[in-house]
Amino acid sequence: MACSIARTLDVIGEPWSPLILRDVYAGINRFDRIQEDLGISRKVLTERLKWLVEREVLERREYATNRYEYALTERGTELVDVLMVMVRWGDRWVSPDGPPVLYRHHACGQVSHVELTCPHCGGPMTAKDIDLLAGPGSS
Amino acid sequence: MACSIARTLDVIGEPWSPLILRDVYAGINRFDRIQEDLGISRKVLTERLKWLVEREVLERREYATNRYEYALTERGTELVDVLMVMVRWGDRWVSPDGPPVLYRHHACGQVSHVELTCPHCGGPMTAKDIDLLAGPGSS
DNA sequence: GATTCGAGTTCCTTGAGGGAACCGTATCAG
DNA sequence: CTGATACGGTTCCCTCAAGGAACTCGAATC
Repeated sequence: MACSIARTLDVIGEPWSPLILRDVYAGINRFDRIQEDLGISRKVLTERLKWLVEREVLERREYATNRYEYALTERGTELVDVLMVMVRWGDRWVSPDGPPVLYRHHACGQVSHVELTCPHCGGPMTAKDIDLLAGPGSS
Repeated sequence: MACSIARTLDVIGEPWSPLILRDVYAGINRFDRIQEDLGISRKVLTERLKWLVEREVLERREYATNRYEYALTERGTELVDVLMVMVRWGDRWVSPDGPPVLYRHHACGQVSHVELTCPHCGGPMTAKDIDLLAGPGSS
C-alpha cells in the first residue's frame, strides 16, 4: 500500500511491538524481563523480537556467553517518538489519575509533554492545521 | 496497566484502527468505501467502527435515511497526530520512492512534515532528548 | 554434581480475522 | 408500480495466529 502509515504498521502494527519498544527504551531489554513485565507469551515474544531485529528496529547483542540483550537502533529510537505522541494522547484522554510517566527535557530541564510543530514557521502543526497533497511516492 | 501507551493501544492498538482513522480523516468516511479502500472484512470493520464510536474517537451520523457516515471527534482528531508522526517515520525509513502524501501547513503555506518540540524552550524534543520520571498516576 | 538461570522451542488449544453469502431499507430506472 | 441497485450491515464457516504450559540446552553457581 502506498501509505507510510501502513508501512510503519507493517513494522510495529501488532499490539505488542510498541510495548516492547517502550520496555527496551526504558531499560527492560532482556528476554525474561520483557516477558515478565508485559505478560506476553514466550512464543510470541520470540517472534516479535526476531521480526524487530530483522527490520533493524532493535539489535541483539551478546552481553555474556549465550546471554543476549536488545537495544534500539536509530530507526528504533525514532519510533519511540511515535510512542511519545501516543503517551500525550493517553495522558490527556484516558489517564484519570494523572500521567504515569513524566518527561524531563535535557535541554531546558523542564518536565513537559511533546508538541507537534512546523519546522518552517515554528507554529503548531496538528491534524487540524494541515491539508493533504499527493506526493512523489503516490501510486 | 499504568501506562498511557497501553491505554492508547487499547483504543487503537489492533492494526486496522489507524488505517480506519486515516481514511476518515482523508474523507473516506462511509462503510462501503472504507471496506473497499482497505480490503478489510466487513465483519471486522463493523466491530472496529462500533469500538471506535464507543470510545468516542469516531461518531456515527445519519446523513440520509438509514445511511450513515463516520466523523472524527476531538479525541479522534488528536489521534491523527499520532498518525502524522508514524508518517514521518515511514517517509524517512520505508518510502524508497519519496513520501506518498505531503502536508501543507495552513499557517505558513509550506509543505513540510511534523517536528516534535518542547513547549517550554521550543527546542527539539525526541526520545533522545528526555529522561523518564515517575508521575502521579504511576502505580 | 545438582541446581538455577537465561533464552528460547515445542505442542496443544482457543479465539480472532478473512471470505462469501445473505438481509432489510431506500432510491432509481423504465 | 416493479425490478434493479446501493448502502450498511449480519451470519456462518474456516483458517491461522496468539496464549499457556511444559520442555530444552548451555552457562554459571553452590
